[in-house]
Amino acid sequence: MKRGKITMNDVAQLAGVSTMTVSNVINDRVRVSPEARERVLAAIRESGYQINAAARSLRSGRSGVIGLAVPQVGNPYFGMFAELVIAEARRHGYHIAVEQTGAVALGETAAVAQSRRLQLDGLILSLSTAEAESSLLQTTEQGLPIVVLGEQDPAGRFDHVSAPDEAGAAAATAHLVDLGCKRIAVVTGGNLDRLTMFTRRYNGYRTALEDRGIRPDPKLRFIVDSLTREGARSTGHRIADSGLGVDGVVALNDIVAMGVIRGLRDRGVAVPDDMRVIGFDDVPAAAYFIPSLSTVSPDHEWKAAKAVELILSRIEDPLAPPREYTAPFAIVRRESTA
Amino acid sequence: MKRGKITMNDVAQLAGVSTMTVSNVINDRVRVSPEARERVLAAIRESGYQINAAARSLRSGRSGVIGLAVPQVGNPYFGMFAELVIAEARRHGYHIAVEQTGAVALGETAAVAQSRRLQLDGLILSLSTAEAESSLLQTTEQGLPIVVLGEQDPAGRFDHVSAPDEAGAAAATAHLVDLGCKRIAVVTGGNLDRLTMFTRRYNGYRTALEDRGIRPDPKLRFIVDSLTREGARSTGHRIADSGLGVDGVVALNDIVAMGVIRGLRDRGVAVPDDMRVIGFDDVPAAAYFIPSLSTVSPDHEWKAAKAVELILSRIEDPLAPPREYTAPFAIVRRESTA
DNA sequence: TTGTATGCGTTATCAT
DNA sequence: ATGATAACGCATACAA
Repeated sequence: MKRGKITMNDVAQLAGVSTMTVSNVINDRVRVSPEARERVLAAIRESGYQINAAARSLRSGRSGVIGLAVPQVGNPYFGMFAELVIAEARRHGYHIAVEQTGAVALGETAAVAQSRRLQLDGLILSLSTAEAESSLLQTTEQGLPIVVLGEQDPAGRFDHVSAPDEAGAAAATAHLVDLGCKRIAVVTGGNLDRLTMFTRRYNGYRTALEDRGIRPDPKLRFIVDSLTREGARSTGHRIADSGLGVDGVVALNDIVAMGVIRGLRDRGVAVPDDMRVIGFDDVPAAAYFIPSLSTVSPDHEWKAAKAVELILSRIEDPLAPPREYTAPFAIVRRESTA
Repeated sequence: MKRGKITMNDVAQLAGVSTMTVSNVINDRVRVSPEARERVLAAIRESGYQINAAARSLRSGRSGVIGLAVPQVGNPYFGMFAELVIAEARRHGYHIAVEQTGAVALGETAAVAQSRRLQLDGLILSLSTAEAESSLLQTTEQGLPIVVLGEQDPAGRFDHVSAPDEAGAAAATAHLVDLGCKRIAVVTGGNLDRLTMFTRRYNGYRTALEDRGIRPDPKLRFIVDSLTREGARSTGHRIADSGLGVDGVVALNDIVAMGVIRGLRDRGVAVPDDMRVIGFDDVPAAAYFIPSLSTVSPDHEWKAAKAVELILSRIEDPLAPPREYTAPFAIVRRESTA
């Protein structure tokens, strides 16, 4: 049991074979005689040898590590999603390195650059800004396989897995209509000019209303004060104080939904008695909130598995045409719309 | 703008200097003439050169990456903590790679092995099993700098940052006593034989009661059914159904506290009207829960900064004596103990 | 089946 | 201040 760094060469000497035989045993490459293999394995055990990832990566050009870049690891949705991706990648013999972009173009671009620096084999990028797009294009040209989640590349140049934004939001809205809500507000994000996740969920809301002969009232469209729990809470205050007779709220995601409910509660508005609220994502906390949160539940496992599948085939074949998938979903009815 | 891999050599040729000069410019090592530096920087920009981390790491023996191994990235506490550590490490020019151990010894040991494989410069390890200890010891001997969070190494052989478990739980309990609670239950984790986080928080509860002349009633000690939201919820059911006249609950952490409140609510027990509940950690969701959760709020920034500081000095000086720190805390009073 | 030579891209050392 | 050379540890290509 030697200390410090033991190299393949040390193992080879110990086993009385050449370095290549050790390498072959480790990588299970060519056929190695049972005796040689046994001696090598024994030498590895005995020496406590650990393969040097840097050297292997330098030589082979592959690291066995895939990056997962998310806006914030502390966000319940991305935290849960990261767990699933980590588990799925491990099943395929890959390791996930979690990056944090801060949901800004700069961070997303940096994650891409970082990925190349770190010799990642690919990057699963949860995109939230279209601004990062140009640098992405540049990057793929330089050969980093990328799978995009969330925001869509309008040009369709990347493999992409998206949430069922429109259909999910439409189903959520329909759920409220079916429950008899007459004045259904929507809480969405900032700029609705570009086709972002916000826009698509908002469009789902509109479509659902129009399909049922209800004219969407622009006054019932609330832009969340900021994409934080606090911003959602104060938006809840605004809804409560609006005097618009709101009796249902479609929130753009669960964090916002819970924040809004909290804000309503600050104003003495009870959910679901006075107002019904439905979210989007089905984060783990949703079922344990009080009231438990009705929500659009995309198939997270499916999404994670698809993202991993896509990045692996992209690594395999960089020139294949990009593929595009949308996760299936279900509406989960809980107390907040009871 | 060449495609594919541009090496330092390419940059050097482009700038009309040697590779070493490029290296020196990039690493800001020795004095380089302003003209040479300018030419090199221009060549880097023009070529889109990215340093090859594998090669650098192989040569220098350092990767600039520190591992952060946590039980689950999806856990709100660890997610939040990871965010802080990432930010702090970046300030020092280091990159964080988040690992997930699954809170099992096997995973924790694996994270350590993985860290060496991946040529991480150090590992901040949130330990939850004492079983991982032996392999840790072995590892440090082999030279991987480690800072341990959470579970304490009884032998005190590692740098360590812990939460104010005893003092925090004691203060939480005292808070309930001060509010007039007479039958204060505690919800804690499994095995109380070893000195784990559970044990220490439980001890804090006991001490606080005894200090105020209250004999801790063993019947009021509830072992959480499992360390999940669902386990906490069913523990809430048990407390509600116990007929023990519980009027206050000290929960071992916020996730458990919220789960318990949810379980109580399932049984029609209102918090804080019928029973007061206090948690531990002050996770981001705590302030937005309904009722908002009173809790022990350790200084998370402080903890993150300390962990990074410790790992950096450990990397700097592997032989320095281990240091031990406990985070300061405050009791945050919210609705759940109003 | 196994071994030898070579080079991946960078940096430490030494020389100029 | 800058350059030449070697070496980090592994795997590819080829030879034996």
